[in-house]
Amino acid sequence: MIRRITLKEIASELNVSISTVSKSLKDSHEIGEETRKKIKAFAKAHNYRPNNIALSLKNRKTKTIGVIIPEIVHHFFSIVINSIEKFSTENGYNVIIAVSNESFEKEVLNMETLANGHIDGIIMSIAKETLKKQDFHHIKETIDLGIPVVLFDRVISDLKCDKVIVNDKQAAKEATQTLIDDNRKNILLLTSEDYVSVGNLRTEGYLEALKDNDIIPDSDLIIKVKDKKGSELEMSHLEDELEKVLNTKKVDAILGVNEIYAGSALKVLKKNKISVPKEISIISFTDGVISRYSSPSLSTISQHGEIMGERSAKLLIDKLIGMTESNQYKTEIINCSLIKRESS
Amino acid sequence: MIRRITLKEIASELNVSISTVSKSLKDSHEIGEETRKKIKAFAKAHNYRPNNIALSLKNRKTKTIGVIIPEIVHHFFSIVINSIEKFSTENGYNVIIAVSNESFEKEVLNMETLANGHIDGIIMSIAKETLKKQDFHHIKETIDLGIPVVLFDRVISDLKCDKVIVNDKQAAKEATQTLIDDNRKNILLLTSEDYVSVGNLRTEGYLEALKDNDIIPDSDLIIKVKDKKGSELEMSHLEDELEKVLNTKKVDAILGVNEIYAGSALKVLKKNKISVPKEISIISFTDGVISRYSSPSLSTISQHGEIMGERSAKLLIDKLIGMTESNQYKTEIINCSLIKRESS
DNA sequence: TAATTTAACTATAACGTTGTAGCTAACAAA
DNA sequence: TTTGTTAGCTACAACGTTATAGTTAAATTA
Repeated sequence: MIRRITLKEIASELNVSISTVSKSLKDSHEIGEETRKKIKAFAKAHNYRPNNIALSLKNRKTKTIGVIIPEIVHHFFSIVINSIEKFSTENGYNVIIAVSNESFEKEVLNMETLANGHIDGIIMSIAKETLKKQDFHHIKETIDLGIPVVLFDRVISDLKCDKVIVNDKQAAKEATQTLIDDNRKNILLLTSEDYVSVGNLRTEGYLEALKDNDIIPDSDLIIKVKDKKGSELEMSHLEDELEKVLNTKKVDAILGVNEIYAGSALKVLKKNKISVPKEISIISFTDGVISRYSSPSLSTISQHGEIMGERSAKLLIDKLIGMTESNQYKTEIINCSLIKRESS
Repeated sequence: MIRRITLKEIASELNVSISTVSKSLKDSHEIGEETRKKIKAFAKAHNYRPNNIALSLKNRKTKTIGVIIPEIVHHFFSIVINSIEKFSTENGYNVIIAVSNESFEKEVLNMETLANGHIDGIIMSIAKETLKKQDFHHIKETIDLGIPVVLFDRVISDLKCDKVIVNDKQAAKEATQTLIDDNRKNILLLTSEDYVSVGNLRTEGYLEALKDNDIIPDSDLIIKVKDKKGSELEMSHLEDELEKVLNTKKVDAILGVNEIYAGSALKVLKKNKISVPKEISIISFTDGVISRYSSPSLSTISQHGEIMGERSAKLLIDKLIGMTESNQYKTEIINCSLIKRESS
């Protein structure tokens, strides 16, 4: 085991001062060429690397970004993380991951730890429980501490930070319109509970499309999937509700606000021997692996997680390096796009 | 914007020395009770938090673990990360993520950055390209630097570090046996190229099972899927090869070394109107979301990513806190289990 | 020759902590 | 009175770095 060599050690080995070593390695012209060369050669031979922690302490910068997401085992979020990681690394930043598990308490804890620790800024998507509680003090406090925050996807509007969102409402509206154009008038909506901003916007878009086409919305055709700890329970609730509706109402299309809902719906339809897309067509949000590998494969609305991640990282890094004013906040809107597959 | 208050500032506000403040906050009995109380109250009122970077510098510990994985948008790896994150957080460690993207160069770079930076230890799964090259100097160097490393899943044996693996060979053997017991004798194997240790072990298990049952392996029934940048290409290669075999050979079962291979195979079978599991039954490794939402749902061998992540984190943290000898290395083997679903 | 400039280096402080050693006044013991 | 002890505090060094402000000795200028 070889401990990393320090400037001090190099200095004492070569009988010069620490400053001389530091300056030589930075190629300062204050130091004579001969000495500089000698020191650089010695440092290279001993594989000198500056201690980043010491640098962090000195510069009050850690070159690290904290990311808080509700879940990591989730196609959309893992795409976003991947993209944040990629962009950040390319720009000399590390990425620390924290997972809130959709819990308010955990999110607050994560925030505390990060804000206290080795990060320069935070990128986050808010936990469901936090959205439900409408308690954002932890985010406000972090911002007050001078730590820039970027929110993505699940966002709330009145915080002083940059935001990256998707045009959820418009996309849901267009998807619904696509279904209507295909002569499907009895469109069932699988959505989340009201407090999830994203689900809410998508519901709005759905309703607007109906209105534009003079279709009176039927509340029985809107299933709000109950949030349960553990997705198994959640899905069985969805399946029960859906079967109930299918037995009592005419349904010729389904719009799901995410692919898990749509995938589960597909299972129910299959079980009931309803053909897709002949009898019922399906469009869902989240262009993940379920959509691609189910059969029929699902038409989806892609939220372009890669772009989201990159934009979020860019907004944050621009602020960190002082490229953008620290008291001006942008909201970037990313356009979804409909990917047509077999289910519609 | 309120900058975080430091010991120095508290000291000068209250006209005491920095030491007094530090000791008071640690409830040292060297300091009189009155002073202590006053200082603690003041610190609390100003929401004092110790600067973790300064502590890291002083203690030569960052309380952060680095994780290097080949891919993040991947069910198995995201499960492992989730579990590492969970266990680490519970034990007071943060997690930094780096993604190698299966590239040797990126892995070396990641390793350099992490080893140089804010981490106490590393958990990693080796990139395919690295396995192919058989160049592990970066891992050795990191270990030589006194940074403990834990390898999981994709492991190589002759490194001085802890390892967590799955009994791949045994699991593949058992899965194959299950298929044979079901009277399937013409089992096609979808595996990766030879240098991927995991795929290799699974292939061995498959071959052993055949041997035990006096079935002569047919090399035409072993498809080694070519690694291509971008999974689209990879899958089209798989699909072409598979169709070729189906047209020329009798096949009554398929064993896939991961669920993407199995999922793609299922698509091909469907396209060719071959019924699953009646004509061909399928078992695959990796118990992910594809297996669950495909139809028929796929029987899979779960590698228990959660347990893997937890064990890896535990091994590392035990070493970091000095619970286990730093020069003794364990290899933990996790038993896979077969989850029976509709495809077999 | 004396004054000034320059080259080549060194010393010091600071980033925020903590642990060890040191200091002072008050009190107790001899 | 002298010595010793203790309570309650402070000073200092160190972790590894860098920027600023010195300090020399040699070279240049007047």
